[in-house]
Order: sequence, then C-alpha cells, then structure tokens
Amino acid sequence: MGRWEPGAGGRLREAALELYLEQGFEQTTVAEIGERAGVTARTFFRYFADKREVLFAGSEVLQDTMIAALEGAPESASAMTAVRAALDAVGRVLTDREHSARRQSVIVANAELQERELIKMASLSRALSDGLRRRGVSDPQASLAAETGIAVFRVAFERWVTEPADRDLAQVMRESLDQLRAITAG
Amino acid sequence: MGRWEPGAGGRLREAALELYLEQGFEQTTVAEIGERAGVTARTFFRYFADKREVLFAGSEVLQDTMIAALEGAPESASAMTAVRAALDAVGRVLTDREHSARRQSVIVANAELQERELIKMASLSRALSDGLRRRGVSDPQASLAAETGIAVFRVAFERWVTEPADRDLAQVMRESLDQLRAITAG
DNA sequence: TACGTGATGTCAGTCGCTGACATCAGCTGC
DNA sequence: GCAGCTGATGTCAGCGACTGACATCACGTA
Repeated sequence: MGRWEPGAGGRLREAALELYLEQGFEQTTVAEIGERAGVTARTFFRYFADKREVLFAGSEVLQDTMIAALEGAPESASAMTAVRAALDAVGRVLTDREHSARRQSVIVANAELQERELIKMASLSRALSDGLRRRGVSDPQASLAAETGIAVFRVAFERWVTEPADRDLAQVMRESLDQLRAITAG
Repeated sequence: MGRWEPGAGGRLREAALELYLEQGFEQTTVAEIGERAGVTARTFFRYFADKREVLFAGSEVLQDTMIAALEGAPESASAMTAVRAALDAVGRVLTDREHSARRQSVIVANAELQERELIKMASLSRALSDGLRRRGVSDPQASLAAETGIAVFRVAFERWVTEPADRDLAQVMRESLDQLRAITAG
C-alpha cells in the first residue's frame, strides 16, 4: 500500500460520473471532481488525458476483450460467427445495467461526449476489422462485418439501457443480430 | 457595405486552413488566425463556435443540399434511388478537389478534428434517414439506407482526394455504390 | 442632424491542461 | 538501522480556448 488512500483512479471515475449526473458535464470543473475524490486537479490529469476521457476509461478493456474473443473463435468460423463471439464476450463484460444507463444518460446530454463516444466506436470497429483480416477475411468483407458488429452493439446497448431490465445485454445483441439478418435477407 | 473589409468569415476560414496546414492544428492559436484574417480572436468566436468548427462551416450547406435533392427525387423512387440523388447533389457541390484534399489532410492529422468530423457525418446520416422517413420509408430500411449512403460518401471522398484527379466526386460515388451493390448481392 | 444599428475591439475573468519542481512514505541495499 | 531510490502526489506558474460586458464607430434613417 502507498501512503495515500489507494484507488485514486476509481474514485475519480465515480466522482466524475456522480457530478456529471448531478450538475451536468459542462458545469462540472475538474477541480470539483478532484475534491470529491480527495486529490487535486493535477492528479486527475495524471490518470485521464482530459475531462471527457474519465467516462471512457473502460473502453480499452472492452476492446481487448472483443479482440481476445475474436481470436479465440475457431479458425473455421465465418467472419460473422467470429464477430458474434466478440459480441458475446462484450455481453459478459457489460453486466452492470444501472451503471451503463447512468453513464449513457450523461453522454447523450452532451455533444462533446458524443464526439468522444463516436471515435471510441470507430476505434472498436477498426480493431474488429483488423482482427478479422488477421483471421484471413479479405478487405471489403472484414470492414463490413466489423461495421455491422458495432452497429448491432450500439443498437442493442441502447435498447438494453432503455427497456425494462428483463434481459441481459448478450441476449439483446443476439436478438438484434437476428433481426438484422432478417432485414438483409429480405 | 460595412465599415470593415467585408467577408471576415471567409477570410477566417482561409487563414485557419492555411495555418493548420503550415504548422498544425494544435500549434495554431486562434489569435494567429485572427491576425492573418485582420480581426481579433474575439471576432473569430463570433463567427465560429470553436477552433475546430471553422473547418466544418460548409457542412450545413452540404446537409441542406442533400436533403433538398432527396426531397426532389420522384415520389415513386426507391430509398436507395433517392439516396443516390442526394449523393449526386453532393457531387455537384464538392468540386474543388484541391481544397478538399488540403482540408482532409488537416483532419486526418488530428484526433480532435476527426471527432468533429465523425459527429458531422452522424448528423448527415440522421438527416438522411429523417428525410427518407418523410418519404414514407419505414424505420430499419431508412436508417440502413442512410448509413449506407454516408458510408459510400466517405469511401468515395477518400478515394477522390487520394487518387489521381481524373474523375469527379460524383463519378467515384456512383462507382463505389455499384461496388457495394456487388458485394452485398453476393 | 441626431439617433439607432450592427460588426468589431477591449478587457477581465474562468477553466482546461501542461511542465517543472518539491514532498514524502515505503522499499532496497548495505 | 540508515541512506538513498522510487513513485504517487501536491504546488505553482503559465498558456490558450472561450465568454460576458461594455465601448466604439461608420453607416443608414427619421
């Protein structure tokens, strides 16, 4: 253990989400976040690149999880089957619906945060298509499968945090993927 | 005519693009842009909401052009035919390849600008799908057609500014759309 | 000719973000 | 046990984006 209360990063994440919910993203200063977490603003910027990034700290883990699942899929599996495995893995990581819903409500209320979310999604998509290409999927198919996978994730995530909480994210994603299949087949 | 040299907004746009090209987006201060345009930084912020927006000032015109073309398409036209008409209209607006290429090179060099571009594209997509729904296209088809149209625009735009300048944007977009059709048909 | 108007300048201030340096508890080697 | 190293944090000064309030001033108009 260090000299200070450990887990400053986690405390900063919680404090930021709370304050963004209570008074809005723009109205919250980094100094306030630090104060609530028991550190200074300077320490905040040692953990997070900027004021938005504190809401997206989990995105690297998410991406690594997706790619690991993609690479763990059987070699014989098709592109979309591998993408489905990646989405299933995401469903196993994102289980705290309350937290996801709160975080999402902050993001949809602020344009800057939506910008950051869009670039994170683009990064996920690129990681997926890169992974598919490593599996031998050729170029237009790899990009299309990746974009489709991310689109399904976004739609399903939106439903999951909005609708009554009777299903988990993995289920909603599978259902959304099936619906997409039905549409494109028609 | 006013007291001052008219066209401050246009001068600011030119000055900003020049400076972003010469020394990079981050290294350029708003005061420098104003100086080159013959105004103060305060005036810059009266024309543009922030330092990035000066590169995206034309996006409203682009969106209005697309929507006008969409609504001008014959009532009997299918969703993708209407989208094609919208893309053709975009091709008629974006004719200065040199300018587009310069602007794009600035954007791809900076993450903040890519974020802004992503949200502009999302806005275009939403406007397109809204327009399609007003034409009576129902919901999953409208969104899919809109996303497809924007995807084609992005891919074709990238090709257009990158490849040797022997075709105009409209041609490249039509070609990209045909290629997509071939892929999805298979 | 006085007055209103609109684009601009000026000024002060807040806040995001950074670099440089100081601090200090614990670990490590002796 | 002591000296020194290390790493997380604090402190401080500073830059630059952005904003609100108010002043200015050429032009059009009554």
